[in-house]
Amino acid sequence: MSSTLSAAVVAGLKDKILAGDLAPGSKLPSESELVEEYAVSRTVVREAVTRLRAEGLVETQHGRGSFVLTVPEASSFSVEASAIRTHADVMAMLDFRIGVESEAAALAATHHTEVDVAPIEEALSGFTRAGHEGAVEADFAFHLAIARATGNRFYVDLLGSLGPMMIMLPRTRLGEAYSMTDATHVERVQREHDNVAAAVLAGDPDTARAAMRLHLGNTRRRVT
Amino acid sequence: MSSTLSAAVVAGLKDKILAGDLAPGSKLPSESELVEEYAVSRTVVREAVTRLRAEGLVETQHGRGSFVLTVPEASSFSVEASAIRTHADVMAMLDFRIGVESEAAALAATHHTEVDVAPIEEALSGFTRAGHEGAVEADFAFHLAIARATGNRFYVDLLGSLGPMMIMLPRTRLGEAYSMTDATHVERVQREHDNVAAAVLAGDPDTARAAMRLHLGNTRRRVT
DNA sequence: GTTGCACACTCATCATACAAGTTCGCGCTG
DNA sequence: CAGCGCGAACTTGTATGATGAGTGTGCAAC
Repeated sequence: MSSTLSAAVVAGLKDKILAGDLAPGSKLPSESELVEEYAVSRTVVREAVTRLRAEGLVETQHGRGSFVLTVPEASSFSVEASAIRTHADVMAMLDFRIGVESEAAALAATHHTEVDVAPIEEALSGFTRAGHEGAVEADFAFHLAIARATGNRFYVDLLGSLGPMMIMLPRTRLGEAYSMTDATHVERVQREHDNVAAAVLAGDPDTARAAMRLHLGNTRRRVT
Repeated sequence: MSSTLSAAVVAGLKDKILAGDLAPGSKLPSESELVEEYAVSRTVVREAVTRLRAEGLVETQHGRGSFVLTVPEASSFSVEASAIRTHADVMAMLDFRIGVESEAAALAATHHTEVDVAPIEEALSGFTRAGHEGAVEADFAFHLAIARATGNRFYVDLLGSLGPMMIMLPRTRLGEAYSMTDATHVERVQREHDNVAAAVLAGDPDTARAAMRLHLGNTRRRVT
């Protein structure tokens, strides 16, 4: 049992909402109905509904009732671009990506399916096609394609939420250091991407991990 | 004026909390005092306090009163606990943590300083002290201590944002499967933690990485 | 000095009542 | 018959009083 009655009612209603018994947009039972259903006083019912409202699960209209809201299942993670200020932050972010993405590459090597192949190859060719303008976006698209190939939505969500930041910041903060203007630079990045993609598509997790680590490690050195 | 009275009381109390008039740890006025102060009924006061509690601003203890909590500092990442539904999600989350945390352990091995040692050892002993109740929290505290030792705030933020979810979900969704009731289970987890901590504190990144991977891999198997 | 207990204070819950907003149908009017 | 008004019924919002249960305190007995 719960420590409080209202907590029990909250749990019960939450289950029904998350299980789909109470679809988004549908009306919750009225307070008096809930009183009967859970055999508690109206005080408890009102407290429970208040908590659901505070969590953004329902919305109450005076004189009409409470209605289930559509929970925006956008992404599990969200980043604030303003969270990155200093050069050290960018370095730390790259260290962070090394850990996350090298493992993602290894997972992608073992978990990818046929449907993942085309996006990866598309991202590769898109990088060569992209001029100086869209190079960073194309770079990121490749990394995102690898993340998708893991079949693990957390990698996709995390990288997806990192994306806008990675695209915005190198330009504004680092100036020319990270700019993709150098042709030889672009070519080297492309070769590194090729190595990662080859290992992933070959199903070789250790090589894929090493290739991604090498790629991001090189990027880190270039920015430093 | 607000549309409802309770909203006005919520706004008033929130102002005082955020302005520092009600410092973290201090006690809120009792319900009867708030009734006088805002000239509303207990019903309204209770609803207002309920909403503050749902927002994580205060905590209420039966028979003592409500107390202001330390406002959670904004982190770069945020997770919605409702984003995890199915058993497969929990599996994917563990795969995700394997990638992130094994690298964090390696980074911690090379980057940790003297100030990081005490929290790690404290978390270790805290896990043995914790009964069946706080085992999950203590487990998580250890992982967070490792993340801090990396000196990379992104690892700390990410793990910190994952924390509440990891603590909440195994209980509700997985039932007994992940519960820490088994004594031998607890002992094994503790030994794995010891291995991770030893490698980190010894400054051996490869061993630390392997130990953390082993630990989370084992956890994954236990939950499956 | 320590122990034990009564008492005051707190939140949790219940029951009841009334106020205020919404919906719906019924009857009246044209 | 069409349209309008109006009230009955239902909803949430607020008020009030009472009781139960957990916590802390001070005083009295030992």
